[in-house]
This record gives sequence, structure tokens and C-alpha cells, in this order.
Amino acid sequence: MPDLSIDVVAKAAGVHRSTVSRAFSRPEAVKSETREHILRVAEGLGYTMSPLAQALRRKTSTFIPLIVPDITNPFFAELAKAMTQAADDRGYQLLLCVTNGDPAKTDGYFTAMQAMYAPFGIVAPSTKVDSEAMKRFAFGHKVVVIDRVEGDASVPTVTVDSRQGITIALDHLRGLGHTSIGYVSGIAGTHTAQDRMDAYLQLTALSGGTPIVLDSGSDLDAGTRGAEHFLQMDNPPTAIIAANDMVAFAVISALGQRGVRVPEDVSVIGFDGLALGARFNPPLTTVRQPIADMGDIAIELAEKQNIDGSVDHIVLEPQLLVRGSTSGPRK
Amino acid sequence: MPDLSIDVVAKAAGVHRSTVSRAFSRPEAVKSETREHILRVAEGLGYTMSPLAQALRRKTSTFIPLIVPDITNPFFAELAKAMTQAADDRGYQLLLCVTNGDPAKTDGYFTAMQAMYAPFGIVAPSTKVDSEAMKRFAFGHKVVVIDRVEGDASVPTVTVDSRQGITIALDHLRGLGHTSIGYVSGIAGTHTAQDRMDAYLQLTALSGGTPIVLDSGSDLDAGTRGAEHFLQMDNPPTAIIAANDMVAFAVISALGQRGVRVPEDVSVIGFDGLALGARFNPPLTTVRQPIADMGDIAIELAEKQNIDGSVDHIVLEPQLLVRGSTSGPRK
DNA sequence: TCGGTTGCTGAGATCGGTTGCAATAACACT
DNA sequence: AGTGTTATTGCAACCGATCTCAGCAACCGA
Repeated sequence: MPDLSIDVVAKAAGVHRSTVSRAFSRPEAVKSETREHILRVAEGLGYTMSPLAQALRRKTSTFIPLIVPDITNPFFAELAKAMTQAADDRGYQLLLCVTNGDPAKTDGYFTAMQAMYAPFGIVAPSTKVDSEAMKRFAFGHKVVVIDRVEGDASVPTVTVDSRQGITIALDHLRGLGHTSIGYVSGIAGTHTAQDRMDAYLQLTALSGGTPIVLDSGSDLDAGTRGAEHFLQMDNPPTAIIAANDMVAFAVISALGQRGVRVPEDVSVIGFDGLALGARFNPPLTTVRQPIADMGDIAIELAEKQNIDGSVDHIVLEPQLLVRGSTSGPRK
Repeated sequence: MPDLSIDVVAKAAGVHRSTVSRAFSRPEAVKSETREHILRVAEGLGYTMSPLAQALRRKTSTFIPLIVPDITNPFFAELAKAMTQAADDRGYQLLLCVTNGDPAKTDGYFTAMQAMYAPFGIVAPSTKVDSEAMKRFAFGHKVVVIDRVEGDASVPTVTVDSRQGITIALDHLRGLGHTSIGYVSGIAGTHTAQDRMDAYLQLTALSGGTPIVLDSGSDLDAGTRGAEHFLQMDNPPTAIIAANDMVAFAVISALGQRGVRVPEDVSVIGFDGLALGARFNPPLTTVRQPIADMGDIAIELAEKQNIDGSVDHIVLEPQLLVRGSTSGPRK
């Protein structure tokens, strides 16, 4: 590859490099014959424009960072997959940035992306703390958050309605005949985790029931602890709502190891709608988040903000996904 | 941010930009006082060099693409996690590229990365076909493959010893008393899938046994089909080796839905060692691949090749990870 | 004191594009 | 034919670094 630059193409096509440039990035500004000729020549040479050089000059690129705390978590993996597609469809290239929850790394990615002239970025929930770093980043660039942001309505967000999700779960379980429904909370200090828990608390209280929080911890082992708590109860609930699918997996696994069967002995419902849930044992009933939609919308919001400066907060509706981990309560 | 360029810093520090450049990228070429002064000034201004501009001029960047077919598959997610870390440790920035198995996309990523002056790339197993696209890419750049590459010993690879992995699985099962051990194959036409299957076939034959292939299909539903096959047999095996953890999950799930319990009715062992397996029901016994090591080594190989042109083929040893999905055969 | 090193810094071309501005061509109209 | 547009294309500066080459000062030995 004798370094295919724009000048090479220009020479080969017998025009000036600015014309070649226009042929690619502003087609209407070049006589169509000329443009077609140039494109043909370029094609023949196997030439593509350097995104680097473009970004440098234009001061804006098509790289859009997706910042997630842990790609190993299937939720983020599915989000990443959806967003990759969404980004691709709109001519962007998604750059996955994994922080492992390290705020320093988050910061590093922010500035790196700033330097890459990313037109905007997408941040998925890790901790609430983000908002500070975000402020700095958002100074020059735009961010949209897949979660809520505390005290900063200036950043667009897309979330799913936690309260409605819990409502759906509760209704499903009640419809099956359950009256005693426990709850195991989710990971870290994210808003979504908090919201779901609050919703559970309020909704059960509202309907005259007594909330049964099996574990309100905030790490990955909440599921296991919740299961243990369940086992120690004299009068355990007949159904359990897990704050998310991963926790549900852990609950079922831990329960299974103690000989408690799902859904025969206790029903368990998750929250997320991971594809993986279909392959679980038993297949997990869950409240499905429209992950793919979230990806699309996140990008739309970002673009919209870039254009008219609008800051929207979209709230999506979750859906019930009935599989095998729930059934009527044991008689 | 009034566009912090190297010239701004230069002016502020009262030196020429080339000196600033050197202060950052070739410290020993600048008088230490000068350098410290420059660094201090830069620090104060909050200046960082533009990776874009650097890459453009140097014709080499620190972006290293990791090309995977599907990030939703936990194996690739874990690999990505490990490699992100490994890359980071060495001053690179991993760029995750998800192809969804689409060769066109793979190709697109290759040329994009070429344009980004990536010093090398890492490709994780998707299909064998890759080798062609790779040739083109490898022309200007280096690639290391996490799998084997057919008929092209010129690209470094890191793999784990499939034969040994299957041996370990077989030994574990036999040690538990199993004599009739079935096999369910893995995804797509990757070498690893092929190797594991071959190893199973050879090793069982070698020890005088009869191979029982429950499904040799090549898609994600192999697990389900394997389970169905199992159910239809008059004399089903007492243990099953799944080509990888995901398949094992599917097998157990499908079996569970038909009332077959693991490990009470049949033992199942996976291959991969996914963290997720620990949260499965039951926790999955599996042959663990040293994923983190693979990441480290892949990058090492790439760097080594860049330096002395050596092309190594590293083969790692898998380990047995006993959890709850295997036990002695039913009497 | 003078030629030869050595150490450090400045100049300016260059990487691969983009873009405002000027120049030229082509076409319309009086 | 003369003048006013309008469509195309060339020119050259610029984006933010890197790097070779040259200049200059201090230092060495004879």
C-alpha cells in the first residue's frame, strides 16, 4: 500500500485534492461527471478517507463512546450490542469504554474522547457520582445518560419506568395467586436500583401488603444473601422479585443449592429481559426492558441535542416476559 | 476550552512547539529544567496531547482493535474485559469491534483500523473464513488470533489445548464413575469447536468407548437439540460434555424443562469457565480457559511480532473447575 | 585561541484532509 | 456585445502534532 492519500487520488483523477475531498464529503458541490470519475478512480485504487485526518480538521468525528462499568454484565453487553447497531446505522462508530467502576478511568475516557472530537457520548449507569465528571466533559461535548442524573436536568436521559416495571411484576405474581412477595435489591448506587426498590416498597404498602426486603445490599452477592435470608425465615414469601436478572440468577442458584426449587417452591421474577434468561434453569420470567430501543433513542437524543439544544428525558415502558420461573404458589 | 493546542502551551511556556512536543514524547531530549517547566505549564492549562494528531503524524497509534463476533456471548465479554485491562496496562486503548458474524463488517473494521494506524489487532474466533480478510489486513498491520488459523502460520495465535481440556473433562467424569459420556458440540465453524469435538471423538475411541454425539450442529441451539436427542434415547449417557459453557447452560435448561435434573439424573460439564457459571442452577462444573492470560499473551505476541517479526503460537493449559453440575452417576 | 564535540532548542516541512476565497467558465438577459 | 449570475474548480492556509536539519552555546583538548 503506497500510502493512499487524497493527493494520490487527485493526481490519478487529474484534479485538485480539494475536489476529491468535496467529491466525498460534499457531493452536491461537484459536477456529477467529475464526482463519478473521481469516485471510480478512488474505488479502483481502494481508497478510503482517513477518519483521523477528517476529525482533526473538522474538529468533530463519528466516534461515539459508550461508557459502561462492566461489559461482563450481560445487561451492558446487550446494551452495547444494540448501541453498536444503532450507531452503525447512523454512520457513527461506537467505541466501547469499560471503566470497571473506576471513576479515574471514566475520567480518562472522557478526556480521551474529548480529544477524539467525539460529537457526544453515552454513559450507562455505574454510580451516581458520575455527574461531576460529566459536568466537565459536557462542557465541550454532549452526553446522554441511560439512567437518571441527580440534580442535573441539563443532560438528556433515557430510562425505563421502574415503577411500572415493578407494577407489572407485582400484578403478574398476584395474578398467579401470590400474596406474600419478597424483594432482593440490585447493584450499587444506581438510580435504577434505587427506583425499583422504592417502587416495590411503595406499591406493596399501597396495596396494604407488607414489604419483605430479603436483601437491600448493593453488590453482586445480594442474590445469594437474599436467598439465605429467605431460608432463615419462618414464613417466607411465596414469590420473589429480583431487582435485575443477574440477581435473579443468583437467587435461584443459591436457592437451588439449598434444595429450594423454582418455581415449585417459590416463584422468582427478574428485571431486564436478558436473552440469557431464556437459557436459564428454569427459564427466567422477567420484566423486559426495551434495550434496543434505549440504544436508538439515546443516539437520537444526542443528535437532537446537538441540533436544537433540547434536553429530553425519555421514559420507556417495560414489558412482562413470562417464562418458566413463576407459577402459582404452593398450596 | 479555548482549543488547547501544543502552540498555546508553547507560547505560555515561552518555548517552541517542537520543544513542547519533545518534553512529552521524548523527555530525554530536553533539558530537565525546561521539561519540568513545560510540564508544569501544561498541567496548569489542563493540556493533553491529541492522540489524533499524533497518530496522523506518527503513522501509528495506540488504538488496538479487538474484533469479536458477539459481545453478548459472555466468553467474548470476559475476553474483552481481560484485554481491555491488558491493553490499558501497556498504554494501549482497546477498541471493541462487534461484527455480529458479518464478514462485511469485519472487513469494514479492518480497513477502519488500518486508517486509524492501529499498530496491530486482535481477532477472536468467529468463522474460519477470516483468514482471507486477514491477509489483506495483515499486509500493512499485524494481527494475532485467539484461535487457530488455517493454512497460514504467518499469524501469531494463542489458543488453549482443546485435547487436554477434553481429557480433563473426561477424566473428571470417569473419576466420578461415569462410563457413558455424551457430547454436544459448539458454535459455528470455529477451530476451537472443531478441535474439541475431534478430541472428544478420538479420546473416547482411544479408551475403547463409544462416542455419543448428541448434537454436532453448529448454532446456538445445539444445546437444546442435544437435550432433545438425549431424551429420545433408550439408553442415554449418564454424563454430558458441552463444547462450551453457553451450550451447557442451554442443555441444562432444556433438560430441566423436561424434568431431567442435573446432576441427579445426568451430569453436565461445560468448557470456558465463565464467571456466570457460578451463578447458574446448578453452578456449572467446567473446564476453565485462562481467559485473562490469553488477553495478556495476545498483546505480548503482537508486540513481539512488531519488534522482531517473530510469529509464535502459544498453547495454554485449561483447568478443571468443579462446581455443582457433576456428580456420580445414578445407580 | 581554534577546530571538534556534545546538548538543547528553533525552523519549517509534513501527515491527510477541509474550507473560505478567488478565478474561470458557462449561461441568461438586455 | 456587455454585464450579471451561477456552477465548478483551484489555491493555500489550517487542524495539532512529529521530526529532520540546522544553529548556537558551552565544553574539551591541543
